[in-house]
Amino acid sequence: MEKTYDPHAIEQRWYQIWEERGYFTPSQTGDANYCIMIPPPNVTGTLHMGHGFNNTIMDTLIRYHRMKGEKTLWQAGMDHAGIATQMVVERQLEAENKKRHDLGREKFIERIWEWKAESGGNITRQLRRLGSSLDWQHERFTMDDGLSEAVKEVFVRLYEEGLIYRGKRLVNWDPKLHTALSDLEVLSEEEYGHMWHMRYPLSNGKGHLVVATTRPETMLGDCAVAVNPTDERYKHMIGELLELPLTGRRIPIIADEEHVDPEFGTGCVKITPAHDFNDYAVWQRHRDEVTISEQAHGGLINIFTIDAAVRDNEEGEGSLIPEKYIGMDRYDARKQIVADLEEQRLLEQIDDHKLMVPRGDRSGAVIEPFLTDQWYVKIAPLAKPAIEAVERGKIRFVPDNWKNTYYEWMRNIQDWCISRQIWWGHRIPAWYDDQGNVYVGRTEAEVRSQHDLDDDYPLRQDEDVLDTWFSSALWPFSTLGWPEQTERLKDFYPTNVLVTGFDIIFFWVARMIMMGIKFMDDVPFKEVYVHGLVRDSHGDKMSKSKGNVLDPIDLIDGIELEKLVEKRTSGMMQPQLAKKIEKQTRKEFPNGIPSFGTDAQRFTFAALAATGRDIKFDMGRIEGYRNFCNKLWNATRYVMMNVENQDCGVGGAKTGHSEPTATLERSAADYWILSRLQKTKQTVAEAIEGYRFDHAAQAIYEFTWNEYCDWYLELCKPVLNNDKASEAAKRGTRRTLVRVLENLLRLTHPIMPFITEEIWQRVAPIAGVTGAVQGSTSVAGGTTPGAIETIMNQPFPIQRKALINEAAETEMAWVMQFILGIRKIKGEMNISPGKPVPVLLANTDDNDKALAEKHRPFLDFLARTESIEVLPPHDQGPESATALVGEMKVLIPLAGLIDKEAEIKRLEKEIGRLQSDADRTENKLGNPKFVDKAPETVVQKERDKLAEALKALTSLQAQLEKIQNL
RNA sequence: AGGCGCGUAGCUCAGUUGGUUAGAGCGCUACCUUGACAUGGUAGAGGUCGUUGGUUCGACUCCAAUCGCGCCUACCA
Repeated sequence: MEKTYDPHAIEQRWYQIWEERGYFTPSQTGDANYCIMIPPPNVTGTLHMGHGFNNTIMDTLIRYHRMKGEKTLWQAGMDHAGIATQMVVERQLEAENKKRHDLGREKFIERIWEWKAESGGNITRQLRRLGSSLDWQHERFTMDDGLSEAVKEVFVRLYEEGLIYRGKRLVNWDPKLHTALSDLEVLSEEEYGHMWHMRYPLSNGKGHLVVATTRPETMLGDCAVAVNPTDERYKHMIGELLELPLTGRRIPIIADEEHVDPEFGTGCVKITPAHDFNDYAVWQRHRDEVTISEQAHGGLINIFTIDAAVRDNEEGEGSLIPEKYIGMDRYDARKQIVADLEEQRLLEQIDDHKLMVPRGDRSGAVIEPFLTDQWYVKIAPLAKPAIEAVERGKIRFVPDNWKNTYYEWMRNIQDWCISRQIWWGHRIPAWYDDQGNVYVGRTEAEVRSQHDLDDDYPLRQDEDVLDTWFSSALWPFSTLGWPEQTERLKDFYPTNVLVTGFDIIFFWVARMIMMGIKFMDDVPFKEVYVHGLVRDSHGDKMSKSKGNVLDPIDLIDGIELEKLVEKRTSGMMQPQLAKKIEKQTRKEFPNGIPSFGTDAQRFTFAALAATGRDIKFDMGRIEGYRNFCNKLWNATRYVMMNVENQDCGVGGAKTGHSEPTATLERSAADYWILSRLQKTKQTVAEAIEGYRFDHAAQAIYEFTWNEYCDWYLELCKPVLNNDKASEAAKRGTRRTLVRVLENLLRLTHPIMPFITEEIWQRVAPIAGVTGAVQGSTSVAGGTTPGAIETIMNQPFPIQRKALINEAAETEMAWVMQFILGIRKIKGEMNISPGKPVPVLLANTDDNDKALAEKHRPFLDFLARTESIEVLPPHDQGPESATALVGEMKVLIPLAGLIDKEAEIKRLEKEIGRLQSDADRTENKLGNPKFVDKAPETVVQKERDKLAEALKALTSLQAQLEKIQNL
């Protein structure tokens, strides 16, 4: 083995082998099944830290369950991401000075497919680099044939049940993309604007009303001014008419208690029902009133084009829209209208005003409420059972509090606008005839036959496509073959857990639950693990414009500073930020980013995955875990050195319980590490089952480094290197050494797949593992009989209670305390750690004596003791530096070695610590309330503690006096 | 406005039914090229757990208030 761990040398090779041999395809034969659906990344996507985190967690779960022998599927696939993808390709066309309409629908879509083929594999390549054991053989795409069938099926069935309908309504219109958006795709942010106070003169000539608005240009579409009927100021004017400025139209003053707050603004609200959701609601309440119904379009006057410019008048409208403003963009129209009102002295004042501005999440364009025909899902009947599923515990959120967010949204849910006026997506399966009739069906042929329409009867299909999330909502069953009743569907639906960020609970999670219950009659997953966001080390969200984005692949492979700077500053939306970003990057990564490898990165994600918390990605952590990999690597080198071609007492049995081939002798250290291993196994399994990946990682780290490496490997040396040690003892230690390591590798594999596989391949044969084991039938690659297959399909280590050995743990605690005591004296006394020292033992009991004798080789080797002598019962020995092991005093004589003053200081410090400790405990016990009320066990614990502290104290004080009197 | 979450060592974070001397990694200090590993070893310094009250024999942990930070949802024209 190489001296230093090098992830590059191993990672990609192993992934290829795993994939080629088909290990990712579910083939386990266990009784239980386990399935996770990948949240399908956008086909336009590139991997970011969120994916890194998310996929590490899923892969850890998948590998864990696969090793447990469950039939395990991690479903792979991608999402067509309608708007996002279309935008990317449109931007490419723009570079060629073309628009999508120049190509036409068919050619444009062809072009997107071409682009998908070319770059769509990018993210799947990156996912492979993360070690994700996805079932690529059954990869799906939301636009593939099968999934398209599922989409049509669902649409038609919902339509037939009346749960999908078409209607003219106000929608969120993106004037840049020319499409409707659902409420979720609109993000509102606070921006600074103005509030204009405008005068609307009364038709009877007796003055005016003042309305306040943030959007003066919409006045062209006003149909009324509303006041609160209880408002004394305006009450008497209700029903009167106003002259709507600039238009020559008259509009009524109406009463609306629900919408108008007399306290706000002037208490008069202009009503523009075609361009404001609240106003639309007001209009719906009042549209039967004559003063409104007799207006053009019954008062529902749209004034904009699809670009949000003022539209032209249509035939028969006369000059409903004043000539002057026609063709103006909404913001130009605003300026002009404000100027014109000013000129007519109808503008009373302009205030600065903060308002929430709605923008399209993809385009960034300000959304215009706009009157159009769209398709909707009637959502309430679907939401009801979806809410109940969570209430009844059929779906559990982890952490639990996310269910509140879910309820909150589901209980106030609005009908879902599912049609989009773009080209890339599932075309709506609806056809129209010239009479304006709508026919919904799976195909045009089906429609014709169902409605008895001749082949030459003109029909045209709806131009619109479905919201991307419509197909995503079906993902948990459509990918498994639905509407066909496939084996996979039977095996894996419902899936076990959905792993996702909170940002798509509404977009995706809720909709999957609704559709799953509706069409599969069961929830799509039993648990939802909601993880946090990956942020930079300062807690800022990573974004291109901030220039703080880390690419998981760069952390794996490393990247030079110049390349990193270039990457961060190229292709920016706001190039003026490039300089700042460059400076910042050079400061933070003066030497670029070193290569850490996939395993280190995965371990970092796991270690930082505390529930319900965002993670700040800290370079120090990943570096530390890279070092951990190196530690594991070198521990293995040491083990291999000692066990290769040696008698380890291991036969050619399978993993788990191979019988020793010869007599073994085990040291307390052997029993101790075996015991510690059993406890660690349990901790790790419980942590993974409970989604506490941080605890799992920590347990593995501590066992590996602090117990196996720091202690056990050292404790092996005096046995293995000792000519006097028996062959049986050496055999026992070698066997323990190699088998604990083999267990540890399996324990760690779900989090760090590569290094564990690499090492395991060398270690396993020596540890007695041969051939394929039960639960694994995937030998598609044709492995030779008896050859080692893969750690992936080995059983996850199970705690063996019989090996838990409290006596050995207590015994080793004594040994460690002994060693630590001497090291501490040496450390604080500036005695070189390697210098052998003579040691005297005072206050010993039989146990101490026995242990000191028995473990002499450990003590000599780890504490570098020159001699150990037990003093007679009352002999306190010469002037010495002292350490306590229980009641026993471990003494290192001062003569020639120890600085008297230093030892006095050291003892005083120690005594001080013990004293304050004893005082505190004494106080506690002196409090009768404590003794009375606290449970007996707690009180007894305090008593024991005090007794121990006092003994130690007297012992050390005596020691101190002795030295002081020197 | 409503809801959720977070403030623990210089930094990034654990601390699951209230009872240890409040832990880990990084960083820092001193010493150590010991034959697995300097991506290492040994020893050490460093925290009145945001603040203030309360409950309790006992509070980092429970309750209330308060300050600071973040997020989500719905909004007033």
